[in-house]
Amino acid sequence: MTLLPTHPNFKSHFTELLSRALNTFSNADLGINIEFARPKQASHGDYSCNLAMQLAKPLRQDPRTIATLLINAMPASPYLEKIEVAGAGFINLFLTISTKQQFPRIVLEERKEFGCSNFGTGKKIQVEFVSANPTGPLHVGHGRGAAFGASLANVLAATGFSVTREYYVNDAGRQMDILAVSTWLRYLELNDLAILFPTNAYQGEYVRNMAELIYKAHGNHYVRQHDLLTGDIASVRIKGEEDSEALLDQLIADTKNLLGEDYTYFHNFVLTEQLGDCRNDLMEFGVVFDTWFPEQALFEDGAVAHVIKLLEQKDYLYQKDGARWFRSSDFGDEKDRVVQRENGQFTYFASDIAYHLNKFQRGFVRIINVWGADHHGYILRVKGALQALALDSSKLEIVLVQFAVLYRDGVKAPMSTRSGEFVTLRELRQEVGNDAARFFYLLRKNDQHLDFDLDLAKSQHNDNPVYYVQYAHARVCSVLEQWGENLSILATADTAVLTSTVELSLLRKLIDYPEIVDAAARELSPHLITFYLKELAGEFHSYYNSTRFLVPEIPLRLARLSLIASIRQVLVNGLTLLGVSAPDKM
RNA sequence: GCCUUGGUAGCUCAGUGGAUAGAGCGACCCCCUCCUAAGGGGUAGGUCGCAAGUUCGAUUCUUGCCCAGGGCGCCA
Repeated sequence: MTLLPTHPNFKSHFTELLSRALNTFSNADLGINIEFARPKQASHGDYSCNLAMQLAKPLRQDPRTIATLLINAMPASPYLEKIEVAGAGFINLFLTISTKQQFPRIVLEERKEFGCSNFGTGKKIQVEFVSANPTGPLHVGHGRGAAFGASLANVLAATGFSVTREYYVNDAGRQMDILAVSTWLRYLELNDLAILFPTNAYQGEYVRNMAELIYKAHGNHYVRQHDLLTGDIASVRIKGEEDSEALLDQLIADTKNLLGEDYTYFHNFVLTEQLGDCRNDLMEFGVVFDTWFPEQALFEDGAVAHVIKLLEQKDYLYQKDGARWFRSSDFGDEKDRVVQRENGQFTYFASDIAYHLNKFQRGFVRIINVWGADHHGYILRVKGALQALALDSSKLEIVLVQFAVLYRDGVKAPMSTRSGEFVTLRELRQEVGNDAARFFYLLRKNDQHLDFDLDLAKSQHNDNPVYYVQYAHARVCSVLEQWGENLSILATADTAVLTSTVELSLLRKLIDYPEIVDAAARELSPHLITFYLKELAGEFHSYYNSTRFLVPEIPLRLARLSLIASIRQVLVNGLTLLGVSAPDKM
């Protein structure tokens, strides 16, 4: 038996063998990718390759003949029991049983490292996600971005990338001004001043709470009397003002004038308050960032002005209707986009360009933005701006996450930001728990709409997938505790007695895990981990019911315990990537 | 109208250029003297939206059509 020093990468190993076989063909260089699949059916082997069928046409030969030639030309592998030609010309590879039986040991030796790889070769990569405006509590849509981004970053880190997790803080724009003004208006209310409160200002209860904090700390210090905001003129302005957004802009300008220096206090107060709340919320959710990148910095250090100047010099900007436009239609966008408004203010797009230039300057090899699906119209303009700056826009990968819709008692939960009527992430976490929330968010592909079933997430039944997986872990813990001996001897257990169908299937499942992590990283699809864990837990539960572990025969007992201990390790590793806990008892 | 994502079992959804298309739930029938029944086993259930094309081979890729969700601002 060949003792495996560590977990071999079977796919690359076999690719190497087959490509050497292929090279013995005189006309071998056909640019065909050698790929291995894992057949669904055990009788089709552990790995399957369709190379011969792909070669059939260019070589003008029968695929089964080519397959036979390839097999004969393949160097021997210590891992292989046999190689077969099957079906229309598949090359099916069968691992030796002893190779498979070494996996419990490998898992127990590598522990947390099992499933990790050096696929990323330490390349600097950035994952930017959530990046919600700090203008109110995070809602369940942000929660999905948070769960997805955090797990994606974990997966990329596990596969050898040097990952920076970043949150871009929109602390400079108009929305922050609206929040500051909204808070000031609520503050005036607390001082018994009759004022207008525009319908498109922030309506949420948290705005009143902030106003109250300021009122308690500073009394009427920030009260300003002005007929712009009270009495007849205010109502006239509301009635007469058709464009409510323009009214808000005016209100912001008025407030800045009235408060002068004190406006900064309001702005900073609401920013600090909301950002702190957001940070806590995410931290409790198990989502942490390496960098919180403030938009304000891009204005303060002149990066925005600089990038606008660059684009200007390259003739990608022009004036129209008093505003300044970027020629994004030159890059496939359906129309040009404003970078500087008529009132002189830069749009978010302007600072976004500066921000992305900054990302490139920081030397990331790959830049991944996780955006809500509603931003998909932004992709072309941002990439266009990068191209205009002569940067390689393919370094920027944008992953869109669709919205999540909550269902309670089979009925859609209301979701309207404008009215302030929405379920916050914090409420969701309190209702279903962090684990269920993290797991449920990754129950669907990112580009799929997610129906989040609150009742299911809360239920403690076998149909709740998060409990199903965690329960498998708890069951292993329980068995090992009853066994009560030192776990370290399991790594050296003789597993040659693991030969039943379910045991072989479980061994194969262990072998799958690193390939699943690898695929999740390549495809930026952490949900693959979720599906894998459900399957692994399912096979384990089946094993548990069919087979007794604590049997009298010691070698058999140790072998089975070794297997379930390694399953436990893989469950822990996978759950860790998802940010879900693995409780010992349930 | 344009962009985008979907349409796979009664429901919710995986999956894949290949071999007999999978899982969970629901339905029906079983399994605790036994390591946690928050579990397991079994039965039934399919024109992979429709049509053409590419291919040795298409549920998968292309195009068209039908249906559904989402997005299309000098908002972010």
